[in-house]
Amino acid sequence: MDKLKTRFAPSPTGYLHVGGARTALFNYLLARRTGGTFLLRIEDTDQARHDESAVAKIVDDLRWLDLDWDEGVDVDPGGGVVGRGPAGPYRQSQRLAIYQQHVRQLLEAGQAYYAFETGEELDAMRQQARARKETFRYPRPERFPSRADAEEARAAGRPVAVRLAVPDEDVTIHDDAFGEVTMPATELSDFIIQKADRDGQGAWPTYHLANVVDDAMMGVNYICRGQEFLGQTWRHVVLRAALGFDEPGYCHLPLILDMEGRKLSKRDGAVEVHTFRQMGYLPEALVNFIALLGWKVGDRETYTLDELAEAFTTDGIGKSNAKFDRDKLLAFNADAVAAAGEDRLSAAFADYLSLNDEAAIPAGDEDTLRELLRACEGFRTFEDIVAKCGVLFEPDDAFAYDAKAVKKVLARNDGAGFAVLGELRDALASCDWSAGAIETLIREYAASHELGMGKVAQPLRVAVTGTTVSPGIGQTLELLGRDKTLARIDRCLREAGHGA
RNA sequence: GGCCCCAUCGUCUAGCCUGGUCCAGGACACCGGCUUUUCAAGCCGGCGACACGGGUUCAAAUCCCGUUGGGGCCA
Repeated sequence: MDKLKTRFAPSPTGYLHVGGARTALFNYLLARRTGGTFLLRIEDTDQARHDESAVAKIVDDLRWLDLDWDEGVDVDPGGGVVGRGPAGPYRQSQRLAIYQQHVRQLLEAGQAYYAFETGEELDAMRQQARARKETFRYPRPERFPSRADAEEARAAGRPVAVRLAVPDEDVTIHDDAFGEVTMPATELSDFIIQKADRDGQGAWPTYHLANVVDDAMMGVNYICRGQEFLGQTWRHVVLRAALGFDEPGYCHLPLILDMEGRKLSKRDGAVEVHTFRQMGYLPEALVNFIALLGWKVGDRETYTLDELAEAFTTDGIGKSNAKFDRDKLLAFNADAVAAAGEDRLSAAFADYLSLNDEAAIPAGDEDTLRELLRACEGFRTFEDIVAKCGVLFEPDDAFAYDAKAVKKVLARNDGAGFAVLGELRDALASCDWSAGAIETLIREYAASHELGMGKVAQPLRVAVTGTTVSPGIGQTLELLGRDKTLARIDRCLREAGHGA
């Protein structure tokens, strides 16, 4: 297989989106699989939507996913954005002169021409085309305006854009996912490659021109991106031909939709990689899940990143759009958690806690983190651990008692639960403090009183956590420590038991 | 509106290219049960789909045409 040079070329508008993450992943896999190169470029030619802080965010999320790139934009330890590699700069805003030069070349060759319409005029033309039930096609002038004409128009306050003279031929795209897709010549139009210079700072290229020029100059020979670009690819094919660039391979990916079949939006839940990180997901679960959105081989579902890099080919890419099912992602995360070793989990857990400092659990205490991990075996996200064990780290007199739990477990049957608490308190005050010893103590107590474990463990659990849910009772108490356990039992007897 | 693309369980999909082995397989979700110190996890079982209509063929989820539906681009 040929070595592929692929790229991920996001616009810096915010955090990395799961759709973008999948595009990045597939490009990464293609490069790894073929022993090629993966490049990161920032496409910031849309000044209006530009968010400078987004570059670092995207880099950070890509790193978290473990999708490393060989060349392109990066962030140095000090937080500055830098470029790495021989084909820089890797930010389009720093390459304007390059685009202008290519536009000039096309202009001189008669393959592009100046156009002076305003936005309003163009809108009117589009509306007319629509009224005729036709695709809008820009009416190419018989004779292309000269440079002098352009100057004159500029002086008269008209916008001066540059359009490509598109050959009157059908364009067929050879796509590795969708096959041959032909755009009829009658649907093609002379499109803008350089926008009007609005502020005298120099003319900016359109997305199409910058994208095509960069891919060619950076040696990208395989383009894998979302299907929303398929309908635009003819522009790139035509532009490349005009510029004399080689044809790259193409592979468009089916879209990722929300559960309603609409474009994935923030409205219906998390869509950003960073959000999942913050919600306690593992990157390998996200990677595994996202890989399966539009790609699959046989019935296999579980892959590590390395396994994906080995197994990934464009043959497995489907054509129909996929819905982003968070329930399934959750299940994948649970599997990834079960498969991860404790070292991996404790590091990831610490990362999670550092992003959630309101969680009460100290991120720095690795021994405690490991104990929590063990105590909560079977958890699905780190959020589960906080929900289950967070109360153990709160002040003994601050957490709330759930009224229903108190009633059901402690007060019922004339306060049988309180009675158990009172008897166990003293035994607990003097036994060995380990999960095993505590559990043995409780088990023996239960047996000697002919009670089920539930009748003993639950009152204790409610007394020390205020709820009916926590890790195994022995582990819960061990984690808490003897002093806090006794303090909480006392508080419970004093406060909650008051009315019993 | 024009053009392009897509169409298997609620969801992700396998199968489709090379028609019969498919009264359609897996996973998630859901429902029921087991596991009784809770929750999560785990184990066992269940429900559940070839969008519709025409062809082609001895035979179609698989090939062809149309319809409908969905998505994308033009914006």
